[in-house]
Parts: sequence; structure tokens; C-alpha cells
Amino acid sequence: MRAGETAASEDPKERILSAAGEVFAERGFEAATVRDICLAAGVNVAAVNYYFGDKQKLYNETVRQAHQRLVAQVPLSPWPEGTPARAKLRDFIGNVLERMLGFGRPRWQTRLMLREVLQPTDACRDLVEDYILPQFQLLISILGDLADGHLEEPQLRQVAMSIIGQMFIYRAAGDVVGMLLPADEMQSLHTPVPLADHITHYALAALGLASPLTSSEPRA
Amino acid sequence: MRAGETAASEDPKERILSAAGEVFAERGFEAATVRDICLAAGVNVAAVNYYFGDKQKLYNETVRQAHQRLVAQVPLSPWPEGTPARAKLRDFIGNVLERMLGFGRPRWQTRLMLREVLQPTDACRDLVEDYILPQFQLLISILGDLADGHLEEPQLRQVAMSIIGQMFIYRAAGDVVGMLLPADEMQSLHTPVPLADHITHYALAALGLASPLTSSEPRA
DNA sequence: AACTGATTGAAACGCGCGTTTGAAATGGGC
DNA sequence: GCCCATTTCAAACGCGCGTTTCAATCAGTT
Repeated sequence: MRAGETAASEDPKERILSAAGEVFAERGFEAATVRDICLAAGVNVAAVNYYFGDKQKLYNETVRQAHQRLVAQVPLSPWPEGTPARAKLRDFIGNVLERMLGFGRPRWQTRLMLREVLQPTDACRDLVEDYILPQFQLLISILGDLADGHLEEPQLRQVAMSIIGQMFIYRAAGDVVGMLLPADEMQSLHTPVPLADHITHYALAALGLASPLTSSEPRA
Repeated sequence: MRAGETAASEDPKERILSAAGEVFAERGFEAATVRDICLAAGVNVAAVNYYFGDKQKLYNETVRQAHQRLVAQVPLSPWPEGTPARAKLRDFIGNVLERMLGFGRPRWQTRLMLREVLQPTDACRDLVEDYILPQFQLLISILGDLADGHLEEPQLRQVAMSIIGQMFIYRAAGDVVGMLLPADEMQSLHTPVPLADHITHYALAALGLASPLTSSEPRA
């Protein structure tokens, strides 16, 4: 009866992982129930223990898989040689924002990662080493190119953290951000593309590589 | 027998609220148990229901009280007239960071607020209106003074959100930040005072009101 | 068709949770 | 000293959770 299903996968293990991703991301480990996950996956409650052992192991596996898929679908250095550093910066920021806030890809993957960042469990160390740290180092290297020897590593890291913070708040505290801003502005200025422009310009101006935000001259 | 207790309050209602604050902040609403809270408060399990009705009402009351205490102890405009805007900016950033990251005051108060920001419940709307929005508007007005008419309100709000994001990440994702930075640097450069200097300078430089981060000239 | 190991299913188990109970303890007013 | 409202306490209740059970079903082999 493989014509009966609409969009569900054949393999029950896959279906459970996918449903678990959504439920864990939405409600967190504690509040998510095995029964809800199994209902969403269309399998019996016993299936979780049959395939994964227990709820904790299912969670670990869900995080591991979500994290590996994220790593796989994010190329680390997509630029042809000779690309100007400021173009790389703009691209980097745009990509991260698109991944964090955009509507491509299932939302629950990054939401699950966010939960780990906000309140790390055992699964977090791998996530940082495989996914976050490489991106952080890429940003540092771009900033190093931009500063051209005028900034020490510690200062580069400070600037990098500033840039990440500016993106992070929209993902982590989006609801409250929405309460602080006019609704129309939220949709026009605080979405991936204009935000990427702003954060990039803000950084370049602070580094003396673009005109200050207060002037209307073209960028240096 | 008021000499008998060491640091515990007399009033059981107070003791429950205080214990609940710590436990809710540490583990979240779902994972926190009424039994743990009562054990920490040194009262019987029935006391929660006797004084507050149920767990949910206790949580609401805990958030409400933590939020009101925060509001009460944060003066909104502590500057004498004529204080330069850039000094106000440095003060504002320093104060927020000190409140978020510093070791004065019980940690659980801001941690509870953070939980509300990350995943708002009913208690969040009041928190935003009474506590966060006024601070946000104060920051906007400081930035307005600094920009001196060269920036429109929407741009001011973008810059304000950038500044808040730079502080917020340290509070919300401190664990992961610690994994990305050398341990000694975390303690020397990413603590309230040096961070406030950095974020202030970053903003002023971006606004063209201080020398770029890449130069070693004194600030303009 | 019969056997066999892997998978599914409905029902139940034990446990810890929030909550309730009803009696015991407490303490101020007469 | 007694009364009565308030507060405390140990014990229990009902429920939903993660987990287990074991019989039913399925799929591949002979």
C-alpha cells in the first residue's frame, strides 16, 4: 500500500526521527512526550524503545542527525579565489541569517540547535566543534583580511562575537524583538536581506572601511 | 524566635517565592517540581497550593515579583542634565551588562526573565512593557542625541537592536561563547567592563563619532 | 504450507508528578 | 482555659509519563 501515504517516509525509524525533531524543537526535551512523537510519526509507542532504546537516546540521535544535516548542507568556503573580503563578510552574514531566519529547510533543525546553545546538554560539545566553531573561525579569518594586520586576534574575536550577537538575537528572542518594533518595520528592515546589509555596514563602518552610518556618502 | 533562623525569611510565602525563583530559573517551568521547591523553602508540599493555588499561579507570581524588583532597582535616568550622550551610552551599556552578567543581586532574577524572553508565556507582555521597552526607548533616545538628526527612527532602532544583540548573546549563550574563546580571554576581555568599552566604541566608530577600531588614534 | 526472526500492537506496569485531604498544631481574643 | 480561624503536616489520590510485556502480524526461506 505504498500509494496510500502522502508525504511520510517508508522507514519508521526515519519517521520517528523527523517527528521527534519537530516535537523536541517545539517543546524541549522535558515537555515533549514519547506518545506525542509516536502519534505524529504514525507508529506505536513501543517503536521508540524498539528502535532507539529510550527517550534520551532518541533525543541524542535526533540532535546528532539534525546537526549532521546542517553541516552537510552548509559549504564552508564557497567563494572563488580573489573575492574581496567585504563581499565575503556580506555573504557570510547573509548566509547565517538566511539559515537562522529564512523559510527554506525545516525550521525545527535550527530550533533544536538553538535549544542546545541556550542550555547545552551532552550533545552540545560536538555541535560546537563540528558546526559553530568552524563558522566562527571563518568569520575571524574574513575579519582578519579586512583589518589587514591592524587588529590583534583577541580584538578580532571581540568583533566577531559582536557580529554574531547581532544575528543571534533575532533568532533567540524574535518574539520580544517583534514587540519592540513597529510591525511593518519588522517585515521591512529586520528580515535577512536588509539585516545583512545593516550588520555588514555597521561592521565595516566601525572598522573604518565604509562611511559612518550618519553620513549619506557612498561607502568608501 | 526570630533569632533562630540564619538567612531564611520569616514569612513562608516569601521563602516559597524565593526558592521557586531559583528552581524555576535553573530548570524551567516544566522540569521544576513543586516538591523540590518546597524542600528548598523548608515548607510542606501543601503550602504551595495553600498560598498560591497551584504551580502555574506560583510561577506567574514568581515572574511578576522578580520583574517588579528588577524594575524597582533600576533607575531609568540617573544622569545629571548636560551629561554628554556618549557618556550616557557607555553608562547604559555598562549598566545593562552589569545587570545581565555581574554577580551582584541574585542571578535567578535575570535568568527567569531570560527564560521569558526566549520562550514567552503570558507573563511576558508585562515584562516587555514595564521593563524592556522603556530601556529600549532610552537607548533609542541616547542614539538619537548621538546621531543628531542624521539618522531616521527606523535606522536608530536597527542600531539599538545591534547593541542589545551584542550584550544579549553573552547572557543567553554564555556557555557556547566560552567554548569559542580561550579561557583567559573570556575572563579578561569578555566581562562587563571591557565588553562595555568595546561595544560602546564599536557603536561610536560605526556612527563616525570615534576613531575606527583599526586605528590606534585616540577617540575623536 | 510451515517455520523463523523481525516488527507491530494493545494493554498494562511502576513511578513521580501536581494536587487534595483531614486531622494535628498553633496562637490570639474572650 | 477554651474557642475558633489560621496554618502545618503526613498521607494519599488520580493521572500521565516512560517503559515493558507478550501475543499478533509480517516477510523471507525452504
